[in-house]
Amino acid sequence: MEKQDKKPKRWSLEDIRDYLSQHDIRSSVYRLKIFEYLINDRTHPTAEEIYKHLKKELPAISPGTVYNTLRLFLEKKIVQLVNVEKNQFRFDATLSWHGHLKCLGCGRVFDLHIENLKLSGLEGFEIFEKHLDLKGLCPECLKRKNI
Amino acid sequence: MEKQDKKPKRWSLEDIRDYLSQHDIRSSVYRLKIFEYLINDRTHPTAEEIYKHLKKELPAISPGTVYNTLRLFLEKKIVQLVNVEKNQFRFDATLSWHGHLKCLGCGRVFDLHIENLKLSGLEGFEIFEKHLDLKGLCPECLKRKNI
DNA sequence: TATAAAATTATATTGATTATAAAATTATAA
DNA sequence: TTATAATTTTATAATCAATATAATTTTATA
Repeated sequence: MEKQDKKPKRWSLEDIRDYLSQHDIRSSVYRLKIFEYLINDRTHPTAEEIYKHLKKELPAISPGTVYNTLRLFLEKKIVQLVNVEKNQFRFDATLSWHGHLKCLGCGRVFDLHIENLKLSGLEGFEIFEKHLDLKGLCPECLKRKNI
Repeated sequence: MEKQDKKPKRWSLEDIRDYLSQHDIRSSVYRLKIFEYLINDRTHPTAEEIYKHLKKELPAISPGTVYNTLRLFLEKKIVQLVNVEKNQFRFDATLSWHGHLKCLGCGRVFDLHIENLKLSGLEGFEIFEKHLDLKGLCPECLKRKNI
């Protein structure tokens, strides 16, 4: 799991506005807030989870906006899909190469640091995307299970 | 990509009948044929592709049977899901640890040999499943593209 | 301020998968 | 072999996340 204690940078709305602009995405309150949630909370949420989270603060938001925005972010390549779920999309605004582990107990998705990966037989192939996804139980759920 | 020239064993229907039986699965013509297609053809098909393939030989088969059977095979852990597709399940009857590459040109899914994978930060976690999935272009599609 | 362009909403649609109930098949015991 | 129960298969309906569409609202800019 990625170390959390080295205090990840928190993005301000201004940071995000600049970042979206650099990627040819016009800003709006919803777009800023959706990206802010993805980049600062890092829970790898589904579209539905983002919608529910933002609805508290912005009650007028509609699910369509969340879906549209996420699709736009994917097209512009500022978010990536997390494949731990079969029936739902999960999103990650961190683009560096890392893996994911979904805890089947609590449902949380953890980031994984990949120290080394060596594949063979890929000569002549061109690679665009790599996904490493695990399923298992986190230490807390394991402890809870064994009480 | 996995070497194909070392002639993978082809499973007979009797082999499969035994294998299903060992895993507490009663055999039927459909179950045998579905597993046979998965294990001998190794194209990592979707349920729909399996249905279309078998319908030629067994015209009475219904899609429900394919879905039911695949769900049963998953439960009994004799097939695994391939995560290269977001909207459709793909299935693999080869259970050894290997990755997959989906060619975005021709749609084929290739097996990958993983020489080495080292993750850190997983102390205290219990892992049940690992998936490594790439997207890219195969040599043939790259060549075709550059003509 | 007017006009065009873009974003958002509400709603309907899609499509793979799952659920359900009836019918067909298979297994087992008398 | 026959009767009965259990399982498998089929046909059909339901589910539900995601997408498409068209109307409305907001934003940009001349």
